[in-house]
Amino acid sequence: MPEMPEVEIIKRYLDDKLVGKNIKDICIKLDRLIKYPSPSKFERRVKGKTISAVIRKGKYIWLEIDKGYKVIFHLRMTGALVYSSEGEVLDSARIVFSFNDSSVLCYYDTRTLGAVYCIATEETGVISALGNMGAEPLSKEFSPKYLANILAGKSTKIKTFIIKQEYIGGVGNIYADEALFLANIHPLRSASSLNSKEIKKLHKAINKVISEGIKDGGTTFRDYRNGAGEKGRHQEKLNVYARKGMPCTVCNTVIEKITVGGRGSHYCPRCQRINDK
DNA sequence: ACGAGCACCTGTGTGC
DNA sequence: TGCACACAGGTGCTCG
Repeated sequence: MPEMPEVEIIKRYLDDKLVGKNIKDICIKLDRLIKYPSPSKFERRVKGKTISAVIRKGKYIWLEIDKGYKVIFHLRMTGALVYSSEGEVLDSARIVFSFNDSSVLCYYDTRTLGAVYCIATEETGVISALGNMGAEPLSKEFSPKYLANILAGKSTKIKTFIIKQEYIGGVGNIYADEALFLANIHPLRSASSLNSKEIKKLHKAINKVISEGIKDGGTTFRDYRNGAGEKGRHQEKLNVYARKGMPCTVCNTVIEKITVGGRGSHYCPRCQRINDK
């Protein structure tokens, strides 16, 4: 579900609430969400530890705990991390972390596609996608030059390219469609076909949609909730995503939806012409 | 090396 | 109303 802006919002909230808390107990209601190590080992590693920081990288978010362990979450499509100072736990909670002061952190996940790990310092290879992640939008490393370098020679369609985490960390389907709209680039263009002007425009557009997404508290299309269980507001500002059949906010042309790399892709056929040069 | 297709899941909206 | 089907903020696998 969440892309980088949504995970960042959760991270900021949880960092404020969880640092210094001791994990008194853990209740795993769905074993298969624990990808590493086994659920019983996971429990042994986590129980009794104190949280020193909450970190995000791309769409991953984790708790730093004692002895160099990290409790890492990937929320996939419908995962949510909700903190409650009152100790509120809904029936739908999949994993519950209880703290020494009776507050709780619940992991919710309707579709149960998420992934949870407890990784020791030396076990970095367990999640290869974390190590192979490309530069993140808004980072210093993510420059127009970086983008130009990784686009060069790639025949992949630009839409597919943007959401590949090994190239750009954190961008998902919504923000990719929105960035391509702002940059006036058709999603089916090949990555290597972009000229330097378009690359600069796309770089700027990606940074813009991601930073505005964060500013608006994320995009709630259906399931996304922040660390307090509330919706985001950025869905009100989307130009193309989920707007099939509606008028373009710039030119009034009807927004179209096609499938690119297996993902629904929304664009304005006038603002994003395939032959634009 | 890359893309297509599918698998993993549940819930919701649509059309008949 | 009910049923079948398509589709959903993601990723990782197999296969050609």
